Amino acid sequence: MSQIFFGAPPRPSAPAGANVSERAQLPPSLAISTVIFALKPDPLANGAPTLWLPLVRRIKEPFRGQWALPGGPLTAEESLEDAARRNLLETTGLAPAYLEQLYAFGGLNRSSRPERGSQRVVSIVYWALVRATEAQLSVGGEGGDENVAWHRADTAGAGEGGLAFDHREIVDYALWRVRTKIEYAQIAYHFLGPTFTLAQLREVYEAVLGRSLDPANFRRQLKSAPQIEATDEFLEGGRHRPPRLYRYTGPLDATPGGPGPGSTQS
Amino acid sequence: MSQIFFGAPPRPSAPAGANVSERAQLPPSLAISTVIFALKPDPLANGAPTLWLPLVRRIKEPFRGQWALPGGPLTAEESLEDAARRNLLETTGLAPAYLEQLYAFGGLNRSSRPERGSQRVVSIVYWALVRATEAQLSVGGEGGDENVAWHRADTAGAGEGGLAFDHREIVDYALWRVRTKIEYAQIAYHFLGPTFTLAQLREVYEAVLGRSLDPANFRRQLKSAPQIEATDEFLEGGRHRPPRLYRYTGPLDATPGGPGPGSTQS
DNA sequence: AAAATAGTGTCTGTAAGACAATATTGT
DNA sequence: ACAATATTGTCTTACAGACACTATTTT
Repeated sequence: MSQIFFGAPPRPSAPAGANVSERAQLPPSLAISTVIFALKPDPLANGAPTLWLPLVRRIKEPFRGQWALPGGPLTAEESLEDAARRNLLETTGLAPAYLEQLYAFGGLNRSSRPERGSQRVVSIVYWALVRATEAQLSVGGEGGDENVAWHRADTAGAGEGGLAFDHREIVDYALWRVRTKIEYAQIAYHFLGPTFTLAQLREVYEAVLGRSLDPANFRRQLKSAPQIEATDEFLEGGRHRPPRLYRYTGPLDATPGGPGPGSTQS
Repeated sequence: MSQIFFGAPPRPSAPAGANVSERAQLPPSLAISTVIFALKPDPLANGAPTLWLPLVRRIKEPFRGQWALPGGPLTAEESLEDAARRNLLETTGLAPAYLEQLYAFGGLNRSSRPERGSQRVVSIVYWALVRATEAQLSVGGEGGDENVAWHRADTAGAGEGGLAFDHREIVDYALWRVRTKIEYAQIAYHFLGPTFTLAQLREVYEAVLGRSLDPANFRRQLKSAPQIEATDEFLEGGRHRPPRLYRYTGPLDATPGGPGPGSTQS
């Protein structure tokens, strides 16, 4: 919550060229990065699911050895979103169902260790949601690349000198975005399979929002939504009364290709 | 907390997909554009205020002679927001109190008249709010540049072959953004001076939202907000009972310079 | 039977919208 | 006095949140 002024807005008072360091005068280059969220059971949270994301260990300076968001340069013949998808697939093997632009980061001091003569990079960052099942298959398993690993979204990099570049700030912003967006848009279903129990759906909301929700009120709200459809099936194998399985039949807010970021519910 | 589930705001339809032509293999270049909104009395709307924005007539191909958003290239030594501010000042003389990143547009077919060998451009678009008083002084007056002029935001370019590039789509998205954001963030005050009557504030909401609001209920809602403070003054000179002037004392959701949870609910 | 989770019913406080009623000014 | 706007009050409805209560399964 940045809150500000009324009469006199604080402005970054730097007219162009005011404080010119000697840096390459090359035009800024463009890169794409992606914050990929999945819900995974967290041993530290008593087995309750929390938000995780895959990170890539840097093998070059700057920030060599530290963890960074997957990403890469934008090539000449692909759209921003295609570039995000391609980088995602190449570095993590994931093909998310939900992908949306997050923000364009272009500050002058994005690398807190600016290298002499290094070119300035503007990063257009996307965020994505994947199911835990997909997440398991692609990264971190036996055959996985040890330079790609899942981390808890809220604590990644802590105790290891932080994440590379300004990626901690980016992840925090993406967390804020998924938490606020889940309250008004249909994105929770991207974490789940085609059918689910109301308890599972509630678990998604609780994990993302970070607070517990009243099961009775949660159920009542969903029942008032015509897009939630009860199936004839029940989830067997539990330790107690088997819960009914539901299906989401509404529009899935899939991958807002461009400006209407997202979610619409017709 | 408000309703969790359904009820997302309507969004503009998604943009068209890409259509690759053979184009130069140069890396995409970066540009900044800005959608600047001001409320101006509209003769076509019976004198009621509507949203207007300054546009620049293109003097070069492509789209020569058509109207476009003010903007320009990003130089090596300025942040994205600084570049938006600078371009704004140079082309329109405006220094907006509110400035926020809108979206990064990077589709392959952004110029619907792709020139052979032209370099692909990724535009990072900002949107801004200015007061009508500022707006009057800088553009379109006697000494104004005739290649810069105010247009109604919702109809600009209609009947003139449309706006240049994909700028109509961009303006529509910016319109959607200001209309949805005014409902939960304190941005209306950026259209007004330090004091205002409740009728003036209501007029702002009505103009942006495009519907009329009940004066009594509007007043009651604002009175429940501690950030609205009554002054001892009244607006004299009206034709009837003089209304009291109020002041907004709360945080002004201004210029989320970076990504941070820059805007908040109230 | 007990435990545990699934699922229903009810009450309360808050807030929005419709709209009647009163207040205060200029003409 | 009258017109026009400002300002207050009242009623209704919707809904979120708290929470008691019932239902159905496993152990």
